Amino acid sequence: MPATALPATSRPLTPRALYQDVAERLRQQIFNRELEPGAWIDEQKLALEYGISRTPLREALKVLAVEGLVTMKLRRGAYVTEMSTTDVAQVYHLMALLESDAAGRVAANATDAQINDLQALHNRLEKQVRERDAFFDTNEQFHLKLLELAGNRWSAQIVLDLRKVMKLNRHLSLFKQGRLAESLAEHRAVMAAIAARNPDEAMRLMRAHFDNGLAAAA
Amino acid sequence: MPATALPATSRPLTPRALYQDVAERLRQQIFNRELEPGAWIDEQKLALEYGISRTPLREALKVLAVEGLVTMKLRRGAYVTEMSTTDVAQVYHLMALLESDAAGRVAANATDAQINDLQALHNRLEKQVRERDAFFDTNEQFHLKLLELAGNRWSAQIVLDLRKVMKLNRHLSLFKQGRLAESLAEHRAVMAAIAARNPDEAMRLMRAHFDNGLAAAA
DNA sequence: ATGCATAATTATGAATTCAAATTCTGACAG
DNA sequence: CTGTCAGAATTTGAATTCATAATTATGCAT
Repeated sequence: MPATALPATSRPLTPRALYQDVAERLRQQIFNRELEPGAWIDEQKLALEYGISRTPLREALKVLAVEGLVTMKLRRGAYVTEMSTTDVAQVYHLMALLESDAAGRVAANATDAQINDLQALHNRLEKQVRERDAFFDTNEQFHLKLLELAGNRWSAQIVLDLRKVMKLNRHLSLFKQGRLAESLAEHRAVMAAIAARNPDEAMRLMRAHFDNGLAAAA
Repeated sequence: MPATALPATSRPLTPRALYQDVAERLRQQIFNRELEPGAWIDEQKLALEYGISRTPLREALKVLAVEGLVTMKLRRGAYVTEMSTTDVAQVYHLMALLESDAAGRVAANATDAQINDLQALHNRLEKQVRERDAFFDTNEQFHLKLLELAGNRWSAQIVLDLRKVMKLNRHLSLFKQGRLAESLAEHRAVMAAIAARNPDEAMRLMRAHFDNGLAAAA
């Protein structure tokens, strides 16, 4: 039976390790507040709920611990991390630093085609001021795209992690009434500076964007 | 080497979780080139060598994977991460960004006592130009102290991780002949700017310090 | 009742066992 | 000689079992 024989390099039955899927599922539960900050994570219950053993769950918890989403206490298990207002301010500051740097680099080095991609994302954002969830989603895509175009994978990974941690925080500034429109205006300015190939201005405006976000969150 | 051999009579029987000790031991083996970049990590052999089961070892490997020191391949195990020259440049850039920001903040906000602490570390550095290992160690302490004084624990943690990853790289710029003296001179300038409470200058000099380090490493 | 000591229960941490996939070996056909 | 295919050995991934620390519950004396 010659049976078609896919190349040996074809993708495995399980595209990724179980502990990674579990980690992602845990993140979503945390973001959705099904697991609240400060809450104890019951390993047995969750393993049962997920239909898996405790082993991959525990591995996933260790991953989230390094990311900062959960905190491990010795002989006491895992707890969803609680972000203090100090933490929020510190993370905002970091994101401002990293993303303004990225904005500057994109303004200086990106190809026209890349900037067009970014512009397309921004244009979509312009049309979504009324739909909060869609706006939120596209906003995130824009920022991640910017990081990608900046071309520093370490930086991109860090911002990705920081954005995850930020979602722990209930009062995300974007949820504030009226902040959405302001945020959009700031975005527009940043985008314009990038399109105009003005790195200094792009950096300055991106930093201001985050400073305003922090002010609205506090 | 600093296996933190607390006396057995000291408080907790297990000061920290086994997987964390194993993670630290793994890091040291990687830094010491006992596990070389690109090399496959034999779980069974290492577990036997450490006198533990594979379970805590695997948990430790996942931690190092998130830190970036090892790379997990599905159904193929863990490999010590190989840093490309691009990676080195990107990480340098990030450290320059984060540490120059820290230098600026310390210059602006630290207390006199804190700046004295920093100065003390720098003074020790001045006396250690001839002993490369000691210099290297004190240098690291100085940078970590600076981060601590800057007061952003997220930033400090990130730089800590980045510094770990940097140790994967064989040709650390500080090892270059003559670079030690240059590095010290740059340190001296940064320290002076901080002591003079000049944030802008401190930031500029710290950035230059890293740019020079990158140039020497390339 | 209250406080303390001690036993029972529960949950975590680690080892062991089991399943499944990859690699290795070698024979055999072309 | 080369390449492919079958089967054995090895190794990862996950479940299960075991040990121990922590928590709760219980009992006894004051």
